[in-house]
Amino acid sequence: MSSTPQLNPNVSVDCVIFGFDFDELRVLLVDRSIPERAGQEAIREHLLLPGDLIRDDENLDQAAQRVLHELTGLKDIYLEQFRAFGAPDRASQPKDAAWLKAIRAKPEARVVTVAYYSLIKLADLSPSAGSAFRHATVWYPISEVPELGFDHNEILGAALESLKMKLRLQPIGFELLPKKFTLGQLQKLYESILGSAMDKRNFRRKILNKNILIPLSEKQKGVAHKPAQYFKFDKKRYEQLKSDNFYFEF
Amino acid sequence: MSSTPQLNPNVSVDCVIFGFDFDELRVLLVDRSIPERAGQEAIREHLLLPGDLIRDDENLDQAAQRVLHELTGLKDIYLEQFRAFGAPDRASQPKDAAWLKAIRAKPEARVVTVAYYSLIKLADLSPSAGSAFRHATVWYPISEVPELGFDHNEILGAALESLKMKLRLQPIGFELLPKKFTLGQLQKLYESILGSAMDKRNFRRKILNKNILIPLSEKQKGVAHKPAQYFKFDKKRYEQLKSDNFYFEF
DNA sequence: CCAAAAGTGTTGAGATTACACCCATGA
DNA sequence: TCATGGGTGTAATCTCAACACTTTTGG
Repeated sequence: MSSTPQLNPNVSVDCVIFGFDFDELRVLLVDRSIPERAGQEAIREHLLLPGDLIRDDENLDQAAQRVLHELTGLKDIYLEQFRAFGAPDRASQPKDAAWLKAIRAKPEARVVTVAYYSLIKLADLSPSAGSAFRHATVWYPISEVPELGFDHNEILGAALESLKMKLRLQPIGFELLPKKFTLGQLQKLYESILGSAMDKRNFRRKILNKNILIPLSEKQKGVAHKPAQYFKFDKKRYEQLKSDNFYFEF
Repeated sequence: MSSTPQLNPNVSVDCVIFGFDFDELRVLLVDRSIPERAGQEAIREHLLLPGDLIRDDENLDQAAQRVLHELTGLKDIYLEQFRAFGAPDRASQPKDAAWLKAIRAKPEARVVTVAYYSLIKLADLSPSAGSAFRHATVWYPISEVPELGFDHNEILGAALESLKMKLRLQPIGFELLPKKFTLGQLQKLYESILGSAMDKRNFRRKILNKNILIPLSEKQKGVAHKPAQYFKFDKKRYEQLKSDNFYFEF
């Protein structure tokens, strides 16, 4: 778990996990503060994206899965690689350098990081937060993310851009969304990622005309308004359209 | 030039340079065969994308520019990073392993590569081929690319997908195209990358309505048909549209 | 009965497709 | 004069944006 002999000193992965609770978009951060020890000063409030060095026996996707699991408890999440970051001075801030010195076998090594993002439904996870998440993880609204270590603010910004782009071109779903959802919830998801309000009727028409949603017989319960129809994605139809070189252009 | 002390053993860059001569799409490959020497067998027909290890004092973009220049003579090309490749067995083929042994200080090191692509106008370069290009470089029609070393066929395929995607969403131009061109040439570019024929009148209307092309007073000369108007891109207008979060959706 | 979100159609504007002929040039 | 690609318009269809009211439920 800590430093294994197989860690590659020069390549890491970082994961930008967006969480959506049908209200606002958040991102999962890990507080990797280091307590005072052996005469070394403590390193406080060292907020980072979940990430770490890769191992030489795993590929990049596997590394991202492993690291995410180790640091947050999240498992078998669909992760999309979007870019590598490799400025030579990525870790030149004193606080970052001290942190590396405390946890890395070769703290001076130049590290190139390969970044991934994902989007998960917060509501799915909050109930089991105690078991699923380490206590050092925090969900921050993306508009309130503080200063992070290394170049992680830059990575976060780039991830958000990639997510927007993906949302425009593909119905985010199978990999990224819960199994069932209402059209209102789906619309809120689009609105909070793209950052703009949409017309309800036009949104419904547009998304339904793509024929990739299947209405379920189930309806919402316990809401103080007309209960909404649940839908799920039609994975087969989606794959078919995708292989026909079809773009969605939302 | 050969092996400097600053080369990072674990991270490389590879460049997929597409060339378009207004006829078909080609890709620039480098023959990195190694002649027989000191009892070692020669390594023949080792065709690769231009690529090499990065140095610890440069960022990824700089590394891509440097490596491309060293291997092909191409300089100051716009390069777009599109993905990292890091399968642990990327270099497990005997031929690839032998090649690494011949040229690398640490031939066994696991290497993650960050891949870039670009598109340039072949016609611009062919005349000066002797000076601009090393003799070991070859332009292959993408439909006829042979087996390459490492995972370079996979990288090439992924680069083509990214290029298609970019072409649909943005008017490839400022960075990727020559200064002046005719609409017929531009249409051929779109057709050969996207792989489908388009209607001439509709293509013109669509691209002209975006208001990102400026007609030049200059016309084609020496062609055995009505000479075509030359155009150039309106960079200012394009940047403005881009900053307004505008997508082109071709 | 009130609040809150679900659900539903129409119209006008603009974009997209399909389609055919004449023009300017070099050989 | 012929071959080659350049250049042009229109009609039919489709897509998109704007817009307001009724319904169902829980409290």
